[in-house]
Amino acid sequence: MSGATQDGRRKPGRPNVAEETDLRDVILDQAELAFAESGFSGTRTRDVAERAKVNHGLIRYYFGSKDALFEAVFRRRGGVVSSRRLTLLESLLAENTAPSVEDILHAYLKPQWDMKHSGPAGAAFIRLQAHIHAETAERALKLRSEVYDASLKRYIQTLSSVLPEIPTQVVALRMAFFIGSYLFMLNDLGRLGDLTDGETTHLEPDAMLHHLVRFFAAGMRAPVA
Amino acid sequence: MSGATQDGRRKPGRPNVAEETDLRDVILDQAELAFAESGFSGTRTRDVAERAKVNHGLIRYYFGSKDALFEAVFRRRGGVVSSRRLTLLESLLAENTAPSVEDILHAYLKPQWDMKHSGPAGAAFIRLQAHIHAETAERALKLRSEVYDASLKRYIQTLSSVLPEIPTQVVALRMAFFIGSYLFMLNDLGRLGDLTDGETTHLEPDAMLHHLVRFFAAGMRAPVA
DNA sequence: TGTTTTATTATCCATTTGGATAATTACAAG
DNA sequence: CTTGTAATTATCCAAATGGATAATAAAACA
Repeated sequence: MSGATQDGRRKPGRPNVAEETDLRDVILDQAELAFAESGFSGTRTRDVAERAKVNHGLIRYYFGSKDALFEAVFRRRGGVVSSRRLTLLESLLAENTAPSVEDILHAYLKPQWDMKHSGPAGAAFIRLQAHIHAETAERALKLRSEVYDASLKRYIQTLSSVLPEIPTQVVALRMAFFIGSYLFMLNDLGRLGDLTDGETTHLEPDAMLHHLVRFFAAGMRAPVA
Repeated sequence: MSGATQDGRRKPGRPNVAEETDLRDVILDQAELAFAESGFSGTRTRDVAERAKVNHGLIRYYFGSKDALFEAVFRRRGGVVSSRRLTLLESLLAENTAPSVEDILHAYLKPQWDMKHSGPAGAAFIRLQAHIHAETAERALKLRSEVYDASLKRYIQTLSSVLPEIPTQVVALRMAFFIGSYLFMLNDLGRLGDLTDGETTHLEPDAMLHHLVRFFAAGMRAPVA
């Protein structure tokens, strides 16, 4: 790091061209971890700055405010997840006009699943979503809808078409059950294997994914009384 | 209110015997609402005091700290829910040694369901739980287990006995799916009816409960591959 | 080469926050 | 009647917090 003084601190002023890392991204990464651990209000911008090893004024320079920082964090990955979801669904439909419920749910989960297992930042993003999911603040709700509603709608349509006996309203409701569940699950897997009194057989990540899919596919197909 | 001065403020000093309301409970009620809205770190003890119309020092007097206040809030209702759950399960088993999966899940949900519809404070408690469910802080996890693990274990055993083909480990996992989902659902019902492009048929609370039960009962019964 | 822009740290500031202590008043006990 | 105890408000305090401004240095541009 060419811009660093002997004690690891950067000098003020424009960094050397040789400076390789983009601090804006470093801040986003660290903010993601921090928000995931502590939620929005539990996170202090100063902590983020410290983790990212930048002056805390730099956050304001790049993002303007703590609120804006959070949005940036959320949109960055949310956008990726949402568009990958759509892509997977389209390619599924290209192969087969009536895919199975299992395939559809699997496609929905896969992007976040992969992200979760792609490293600490990806895993953090899921925890972050669980937090935002528990929030009632208008800001949070708008953000969620904005990022996810489009792909969710598409999934509901598709499911509805392969489950003609189930009213679309009910499919939508069940999809909401599904989402609530997978967010919380991905969030605290492992911390709840020990409720059976038996030996804690460790579940492979992939096995878990299939458990989820099988369980919710059965629920989706349940006759509506 | 005999202890109040003309502007509605109480005097310092021990209140009149005639003072009817127990301020400790008023604080708990208001804290519950505040924590539900804003989560733990988003809530300021001063806000709680203001809502309860007491001096904010009184919170410390009764509870000692913000942490302790939160625990008190959680235990108060958590204890009720947990024990009502156990009671319902026992009476179910008294009637019939092999109740249906639907009955078991219904019994699990009923206490919180009733609480939710018992007034704003009850509804707040569910939101509060959704928050705590999203937290990873050791404190929160311990509290959750402490209050809920006993009844949860009992439900898992019972379900396992009426679903002999499903390994207990899997029942436990599915129960976790179920819990994640219902917390979230109860939390923001109504804010997600509008994803179907159709007219927003409003769901009766009871209809919702049955949707949940039917859906998850089907999931519980899904063959394990 | 000189000047403007850009990215970065340094410093400062007002407000909020949780908590501590002191003052006050009603009731209880002797 | 006096002394103590319990419940309540008033005030105070230090630390944390988000944000604003100033200083600085490299790069880009003229």
